[in-house]
Order: sequence, then structure tokens, then C-alpha cells
Amino acid sequence: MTETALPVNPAAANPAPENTPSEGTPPEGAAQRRGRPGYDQDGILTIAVEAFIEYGYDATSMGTLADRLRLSKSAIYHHFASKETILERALDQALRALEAVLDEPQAREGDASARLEHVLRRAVHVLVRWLPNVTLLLRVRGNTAVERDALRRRREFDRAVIALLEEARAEGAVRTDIDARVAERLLFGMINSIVEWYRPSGPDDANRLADDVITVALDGLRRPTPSPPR
Amino acid sequence: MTETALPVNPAAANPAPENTPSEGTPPEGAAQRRGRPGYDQDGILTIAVEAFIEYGYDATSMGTLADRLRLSKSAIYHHFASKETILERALDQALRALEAVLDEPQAREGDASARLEHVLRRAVHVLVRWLPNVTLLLRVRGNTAVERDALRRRREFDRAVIALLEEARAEGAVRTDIDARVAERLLFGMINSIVEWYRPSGPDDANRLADDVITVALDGLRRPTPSPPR
DNA sequence: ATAGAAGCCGACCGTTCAGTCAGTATATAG
DNA sequence: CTATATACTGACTGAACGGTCGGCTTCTAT
Repeated sequence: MTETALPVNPAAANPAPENTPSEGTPPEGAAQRRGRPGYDQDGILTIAVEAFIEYGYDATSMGTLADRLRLSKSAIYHHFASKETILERALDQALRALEAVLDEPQAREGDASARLEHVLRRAVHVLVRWLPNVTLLLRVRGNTAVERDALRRRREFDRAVIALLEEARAEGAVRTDIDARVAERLLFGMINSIVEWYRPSGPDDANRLADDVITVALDGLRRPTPSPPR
Repeated sequence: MTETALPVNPAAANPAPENTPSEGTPPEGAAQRRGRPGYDQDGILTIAVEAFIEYGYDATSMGTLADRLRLSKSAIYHHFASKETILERALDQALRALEAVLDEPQAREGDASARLEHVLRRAVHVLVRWLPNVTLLLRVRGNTAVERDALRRRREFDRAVIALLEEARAEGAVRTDIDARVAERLLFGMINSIVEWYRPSGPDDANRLADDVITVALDGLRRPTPSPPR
């Protein structure tokens, strides 16, 4: 709380922006709300996640967060029980979206190699759609129970991808001279790094990006040989 | 400083461990020191970096750091002017080692593709050798001047690799259907992810790891076609 | 008109934080 | 022994932290 927030115009401009329900959030909540207008949980969440990313979760005080929201510090506690609860919700959004990918029919039916490619491609899209939340997720270190639970869910996702890789390997679609666990780490090292640099500009950006990721992951950077591997 | 440190046996067991000078540190400093024995800067640094990684830099208080060192909090200030100075030194070690790779003769002479491969391979080795410091470097977000300077040096390193990629592309050794900057990000996304999971066990581990990284980066995960691309 | 619901504020509390300071302890060199 | 260099301690400070509390404001529904 460095500079006193202007007492005029509390929020009212940017609270609850979009809330586009497309990849994990329940689509409900369109009806007119009852009481005094202002932030709801999702509105707070969006801005909080941005702040957590910019300064880091620990380094973001509830005071500076309140400044960003143009609210008093105590008002935040009307919406969330604690700072950690905000983090919990933010991580859950990202994890739900990732976990949902594994439940999609194209991730459960067909050749393992096709399922693998689908999961990788959709993971890129989830990263782009939930960029701030996934960014936050990838920075969690496991110091609290909330963080440890998020790490656990991440590990389970990784395990599913490793299993997929091993299936694709048994199918003969994937090289066997690299350990599946190492391959998975390198794969998602590449994919997850997207949050560090990618900023969307066009509507087809994510598709192009996913194509590039799949290309490098499966065929590598080397110039294709005369007999095209694909 | 949660629990009072035992007044007995102050340090004396683990201060200044090894200090193996092989990849960036000047080899001097073997002679007997003068005054009261105990930690020197490097000894503090090693343990501090470990703590910063475990809890995160912001979440690591000077109190808990002192507990780890079996020292009083104020003793740390005998060696370092501030918490941020510790971070600065730790980041500098990592960056110096990385920057030194670009100055090696194999990174400056010969085909661009060979130079590129050399830089990638050596980058993996630097990551392994300076694992804690590089881990810390990759978590820096740029909130202070020290952090911003570290990010600047990282960007310069990335720029050099992008230039190398563009040279290799002009040579015809690297595919041209992916933007060089995107390719570099994905490459180092993969390489940098190593700090998240790799823990050394054998002496040849790093070589094997570097081989795997080069393989995936250049040839991809797909099973090699009958006409071997390599 | 009024009741209920939702959102918000300012003052405040106990704790923890990075950093300071004056003094003490233990080593080597002469 | 003395001088000097290095390492360390414990008590402390002001600021910032997450969180609480009682009361207030602004909306919809009836």
C-alpha cells in the first residue's frame, strides 16, 4: 500500500472482465446479481493472478493487491478467506483445464501416437487459454499444503503422458533410445516454457505455435532429409 | 529464527564445502586464512542458494537462512551487505559460466551447425555443474535492479544462440519452416527444464543427458526412418 | 417503503521481516 | 606477549506483513 488509492471511482471499470467460459469454468452466472455491484470472486481472481505473476506470489502483499484492485485490503477478505485461498483457486483452474484434456475422446481412443499428439497439441492450447494460471502453477514450489497438492496433480498428469509415450513406443511410433520419463520431461519442458515468452497476438497464433511444438518434438530442428520423415 | 540454535559446535563441520573450481570460479584461494575460522563468502553462498531454491528467494528469511548456517542472523551481514547481494553473487556465478561457453573456441570456429551443437551440449553441462545457481537464475522475475540485470544478461545469451541458429539455417543445416526465435525458445525451454527434475547420480550422467537433449532437439522423438537422418 | 443481499472501508492487532550496533571470540604473524 | 585480521553474538528497531472487526454503502426483490 504505497500510495493512497484515489477515493473516487472504486473499481466499476474493469471488474470481472470477460470470464469467457470455454475451457474449465462452468458457464453459469449470467443472470443479474443482487446486491451492490463490484467485484465477484472471479474478478478478484483474474487481477490477483496477474499480480502474483508479475511480483511472485510471496512478494505480492495483500496491500499491493488491494491497490491494484482499487479496493481496501479488508475488502478482499470479503471474497476470499485468505491469500492462500486465492492461490488455491487459481491453481485449480489451471489443473482442471489440463486434466480435462486427458478425458477428451481423442485422448482416449485410437493409436497411442495419435493420442499423444492430440494431448501435446491440446496442452499447448490450454497453456495459451489459461496462460496466467498455468504460469502460476509452474512456479509453485510446494512449501504449503495447497502447493503440494497442486504439485501432486501435476505429477499425475505427467504420469499419464509418460504412459502414453510408452504405449506409442510399444507401437513403434516413437524412438526407444531415450528413456520415456526423460523424453516426457524434455517435451513438457519445451511446452511449459511457452508461458515464459509467448504473448498472443492473432487468433490463429495458438494453432501455429502448437504446430511448431509438435514439429520440433517429433521431427527435430534438423533440416528434413530428401526422404521426408513425415 | 524459529528454534534457538544450539550454542555448541558453531558450523565447523560443513562450512566452505569443496569449492571445486572447474567452471567459472577463479582457482585461487587455497592458502591458509588468517583470523578465526568459519564461513567465508562462498561457504555462505552455497547454503544460501540451496535455501533460496527450496523456499523461494522471497520466502527465505534471513532468520531461517541463519538457522541453516547454524549462525546468528547478524553474522550473515559480516559476509554480505544485504540479502540481495547474496542473490547477486549467486546469479553472477551462473551467468559467468553460461557466458563463458560462448567464448570457447568450438563455439567460435567452424560450421554454424557444429558450433550450435557445441553450445547446446556445453549449456547442458553448465546447467548440471551449476545446477542450484542456474535454477535460481531461471526463477528471477525482474522486480529489482539486480534481477533485471540478470535478465538482461540472459537475453544477451539468448540473442547469441538465435544468431547461431540463423547461421545454421543459412548453411542449410536447420529447417526453415520455424522462426529462429521460436526455435531458440523451445530449445532452451527444453534445456532449462533440466533444473526442475535432473539430479545427478553417476559421473557420466551429464554426458548422457546432453546426448538425449541433442537427439530430441535435432531429430525429434519420432522413430528414425529406414534412411537414417543422422 | 423496507428487508435482505452483496460489497466495501478504516482502524487496528500480533507477528515477522531485513537490517543495525556495540561488543566478543578465535585465529595467525611478529 | 601484542597486533591484527577474521568470524561471530544478542539485543534491538522501524517497517511491512496477513488478517480481524464493527459499521457503512449500494443494489434488487417484494
